[in-house]
Amino acid sequence: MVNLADVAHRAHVSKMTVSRVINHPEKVSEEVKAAVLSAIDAVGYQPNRMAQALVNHQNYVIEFLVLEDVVTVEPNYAILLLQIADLLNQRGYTLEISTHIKANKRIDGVIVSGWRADDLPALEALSVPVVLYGESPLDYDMPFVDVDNRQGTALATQHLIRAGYDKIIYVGLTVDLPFAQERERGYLDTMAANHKVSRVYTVDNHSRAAEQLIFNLQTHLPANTGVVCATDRIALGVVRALNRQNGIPEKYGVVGFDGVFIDQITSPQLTTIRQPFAQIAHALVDNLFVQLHNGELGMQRLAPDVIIRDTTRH
Amino acid sequence: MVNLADVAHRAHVSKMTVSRVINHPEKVSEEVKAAVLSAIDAVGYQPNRMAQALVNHQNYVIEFLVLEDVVTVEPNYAILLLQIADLLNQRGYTLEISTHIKANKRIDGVIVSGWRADDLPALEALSVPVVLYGESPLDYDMPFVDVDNRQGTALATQHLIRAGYDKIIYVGLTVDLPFAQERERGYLDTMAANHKVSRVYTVDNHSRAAEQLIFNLQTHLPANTGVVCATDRIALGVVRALNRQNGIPEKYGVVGFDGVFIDQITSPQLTTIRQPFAQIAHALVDNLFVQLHNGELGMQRLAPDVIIRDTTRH
DNA sequence: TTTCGGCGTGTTAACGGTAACATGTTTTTT
DNA sequence: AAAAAACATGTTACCGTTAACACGCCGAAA
Repeated sequence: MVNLADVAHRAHVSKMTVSRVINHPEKVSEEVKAAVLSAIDAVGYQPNRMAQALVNHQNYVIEFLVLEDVVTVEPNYAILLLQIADLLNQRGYTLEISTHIKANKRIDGVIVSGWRADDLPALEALSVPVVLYGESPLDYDMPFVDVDNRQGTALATQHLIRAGYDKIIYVGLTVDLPFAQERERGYLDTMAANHKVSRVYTVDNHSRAAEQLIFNLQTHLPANTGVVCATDRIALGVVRALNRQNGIPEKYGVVGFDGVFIDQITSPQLTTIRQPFAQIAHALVDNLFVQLHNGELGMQRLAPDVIIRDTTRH
Repeated sequence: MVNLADVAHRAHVSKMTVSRVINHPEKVSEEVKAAVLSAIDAVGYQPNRMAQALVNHQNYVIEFLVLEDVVTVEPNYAILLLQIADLLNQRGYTLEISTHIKANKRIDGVIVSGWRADDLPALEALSVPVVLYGESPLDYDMPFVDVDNRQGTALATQHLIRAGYDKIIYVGLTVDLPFAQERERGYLDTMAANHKVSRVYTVDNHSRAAEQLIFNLQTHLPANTGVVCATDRIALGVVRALNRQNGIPEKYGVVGFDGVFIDQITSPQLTTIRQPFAQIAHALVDNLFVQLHNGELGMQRLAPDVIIRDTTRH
């Protein structure tokens, strides 16, 4: 591998000048700069990150902490991971994936997903910048990035209203996490704003649980009912329960939430609120780098997309 | 962060002795070794990987190359990624995720998934060890790790035979990749060994395509037919098509292949051949490290598990 | 008793890069 | 025209670790 000295030799300057061309180009005269740049190009020089790390007291490693059980990990992590890794690589950083919080690691920052409330104290105590993926509770002011959950269910509810469904119910999650509360909120607010009566049920995040719920409920579900679901998993179960009578989308409308993978494999294809993963990945990485440069960037809620497919009338 | 000098000072020895205790313990006297170890423990010393990298001319970075389109990435990547990353971390390595082949990167090895035949020349030309995830074609002798695809469909076919299904068909993939050929082979060989007439259909790897195929085929599918599917996606479509008549598992049996995620969200729950991802991750990492130590380790085919659930009789 | 070999430990230099300072040259100021 | 300031480039030392070599000590061989 070529190093600074090789470039320096070829350009007839010292190592330091080459280093300056890269890091403080304004301090080098135009002619020398041009010569050095062409030498860099000619020999294909790439800085050695390890040497930089050593002298700069940095690690160029960002940790992605997955605190959820690996087995239950949602497929969307793969997409998020790939995007984040790519963005970090572009900035000369490397990704380290870990499944438990540990202080004193040689890392420069942490991106956390799948955390629960009781993980937050330990995360706050870390000596490096941290960004959460997912809305943090009000009593912690840790920076986070999330889809705008409230807006998401609001859009879902509005879509069902516009599509002419009469009664609209919400199937939410039994877990008491901020994002779940926000999603419920988006439904409730929209219903109130439209002077409609809201009705909330909750289930565990499994398609079978949702299927069972709807099965038990079916006598209470008149034709022309819309169902806003807190997740695609729930929506999948709801679709299965309602589709037995072939009532979708004419008799019943169903909208999911997340828009990764599950929505692709349902039949009929699921109308859903899609998380903008590319933007989320960008925001997570940007947020971390702003913190690394001593800035501050609090919470970021990103607008979701409505993907209208075949479980609702258009 | 504490460094060698801190430990050395505390143990009243030189930095070199501490380094030796870590890397060549047999060259240090027992008493000094004990003193150094307790000093290391007391100050919580962890070696600086960057400094080691610099002096050892290594990078301590392994690249995970995802050559498949990010959007179509299967959920199982998440699991595999997490496992691989954890294993690498344990060995002091970091994972770098990338989506395109590029020479001259500062990495020590590459794990590749989602490759196509025309990627292989470029991979072979890399100057660092490479392991493929997924069976490689015969004309390349690159090391690979994969589930034993042939054994997988053999087990699926045997299970259907034992469960008493009479006619057994195979729904395979239109793509002409080694793993797909192997899966077909496992079915064909088992049928031949049991003196049964085999019947192979192929579709694209989409549940809707499979659903359509079975729908078109239904007059040719007598009661008591078993279906071996090349993937869980296909199996999902087959189940949807056959379950309309509530014929599963009594009238029809269905077995999938992959056992990640999709099988969890089907109803009824899918009988499937599960890839042993934990072992695959281990094998991929081990294979790479054997190569890094100048060893050689060719192809590794790992035994799959049969997960019997509700789309077949037991 | 002197010499040699081995053992345990310390010293030096190097990996590739950068900050801080030193030096030499040009430009500005008075 | 001399002094000061600004600019461009080079020199030195250091980040944390390790290989290679140097050194001193002890026991075995002569």
